This record gives sequence, structure tokens and C-alpha cells, in this order.
Amino acid sequence: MTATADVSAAWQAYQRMRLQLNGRINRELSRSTGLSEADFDILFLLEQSQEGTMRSIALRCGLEWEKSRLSHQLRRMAQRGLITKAAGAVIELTDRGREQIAAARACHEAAVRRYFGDVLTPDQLATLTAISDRVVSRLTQDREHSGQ
Amino acid sequence: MTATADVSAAWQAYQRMRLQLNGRINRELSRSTGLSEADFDILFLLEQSQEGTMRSIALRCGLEWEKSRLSHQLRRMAQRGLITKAAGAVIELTDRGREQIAAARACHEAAVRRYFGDVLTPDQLATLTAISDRVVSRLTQDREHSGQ
DNA sequence: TATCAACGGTTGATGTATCAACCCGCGAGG
DNA sequence: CCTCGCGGGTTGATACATCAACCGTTGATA
Repeated sequence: MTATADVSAAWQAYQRMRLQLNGRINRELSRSTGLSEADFDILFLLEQSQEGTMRSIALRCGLEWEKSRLSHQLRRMAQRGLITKAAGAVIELTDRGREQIAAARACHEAAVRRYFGDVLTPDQLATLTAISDRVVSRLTQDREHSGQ
Repeated sequence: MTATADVSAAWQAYQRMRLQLNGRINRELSRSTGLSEADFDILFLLEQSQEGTMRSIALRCGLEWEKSRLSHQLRRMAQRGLITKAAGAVIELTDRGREQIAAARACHEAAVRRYFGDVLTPDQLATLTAISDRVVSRLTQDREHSGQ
């Protein structure tokens, strides 16, 4: 039986890492490219797909976002000229969007490596992957609590 | 040298856990107590301290929040009657706030245990703590990039 | 003493997240 | 053929996060 103190220590340490790590990466991304994490995630998925087009529903499944969240975000990104909305709920990457995600990807990868990949051992990385998979599978398992 | 693929796999798994785990816990907290994560964090700190009072600056240091964020949040919480603002930037827990944080703490602890503590081995918890400390210390080390 | 810089705190503007309500097209069952 | 429900998408309201600009006090220095 795991002691409460150990769980609590791990939780607190994890919270600290979560807040600071993602804060730092997002700040660097925003400062050097003007893109938010939300922008980045969407553009990244779009760039992955050939032709740079995806249906809304595919984005939603890939990101596991709520539909209203995606709708609001796509509207703002279309206003900024990063994407365009075509018929049939098809979202298309613009040239401007393509430039930005290319630059942002480099910045993001560098930050992830600098603050995460480079400071952890292969063992730690493997354990973190296992931990994450375990927690996610637990969450998926009792989806009934989720309300979503 | 750690392979790029391993870093990337660990990063993606971690991101999934981060998004889903915190999303679930916050949703349960909000549904069953009406408190957001921000509310919870502040009330938790206030409850810790004897008398349920703290100076703004102490809250800011404890939470590592930006000053404007704290100011906005305290204003909203005062409007909802969870706290009161006294002279000298002193924040005081109200009776209503005390009730809510007590209920919320139980709910939060149960959720952390259910989705996190109960599904990980002592070894995994210890490794996660080590990972978190390592990453946080790396972040603290080159604070110059932070902009904050 | 006068000034200035630093710091704690507030405010307003903007972007982001979530919930609820709504619109619409479509297929199942009457 | 009807209609009813479901799912994809939009919209509006509200809460939260972040940035920049501002206000007051305080302490160091010219």
C-alpha cells in the first residue's frame, strides 16, 4: 500500500512541473512566434496531413477538444489569416499559417528538448511514458464520471 | 544519447496525461463544489494558515502567480463571498469559504487518489517526483529565458 | 531635501476555456 | 411520409489568464 505522504509528494512535485514547464514553453512560443498553444496544436495537426486540410471533426478527434472550443478557436484563427474555412466544414492551412507553424515547430522542439528531453534519462522517459499511459487508461476506463 | 523518438513519445504521452488528468479533476471539483482550480488553490493556502488570513504577497509567492492574475481572482472571489479584503492587503477566509474548501479538499483528495495515487506503484511515484524536481530545477536554472 | 526607481497592487483589453442553448441535416421507427 | 432524436457546428455568456499601463508607498541616492 502506497503511503499517503508519497502520493501527496509526487502530486505536488508533478503539479509544480506541469505549471512551470508548460508555462515556460508556451511563453517562449508566444514570444518568438506569436502563437498560443491552441494555435500550435491545430496548425501542427493541419501541417501533418497532406494538402494541409482537415475536417473539423477530424481536428476535434485528434485534439480531443469540445466542439465549442474548436469552433471559437477556428473563428479567431481564420480572422488572423492562419486558416480558411471551406465548404463542408473543411479547414485549410493558409500560406501564412504554413510559415508560422514551420517556425513554431522548430521553437517548440528546441524548448521541449532543452527543458525536458535533455535533462531526463532514458529510464526516466520510459517510466514517464508508462505512468502517463497508466493514468490515461484509468481515466478512459471510468469515463462515466467525466460528464463529457 | 537519448533517441529523439523516445523523447517525443514521452512528451506526447505526458501531454495526454496532463490534459486529461487535470481536466477530469477540475471538472469533478467544479461539478461537485462549484470551485475552480484557481479558487481551490487560494482557499487551500488560506485554510492552511492559522486564522485563515494571509497577505496578498504571501499568496502570490505560494502560488507563483502573476500579480494581476491574483488581483483579478481575489476580486471575483470576494464578490462571491469566499474571502474578504481587509486593510493592508490582508485576505481573509469567510465562513462560507471555509465550508467550501473543506468539502472541496475531500473531493480533490479522493480524485487525486482515484486517478493518480491508486494506479501508480511506489517506484513510479518516486520516479515521477525525481523527474519533476529535475525539470523544475532546470527551469529555475535558466530563468533568464522566462521573461518573468 | 528632492528625486527617482522599485515594488505591491489595481485596472482594462484581449485571448482562451467552458457551459448551455440553439440550428440544421439525416436516418430510424412510427 | 412524418417526426423525432442524434450529432456536427455555431453562438453568447461567463470565468480565467496574460499583457501593458497605471497608482502609491518606500527607500536609496544625488
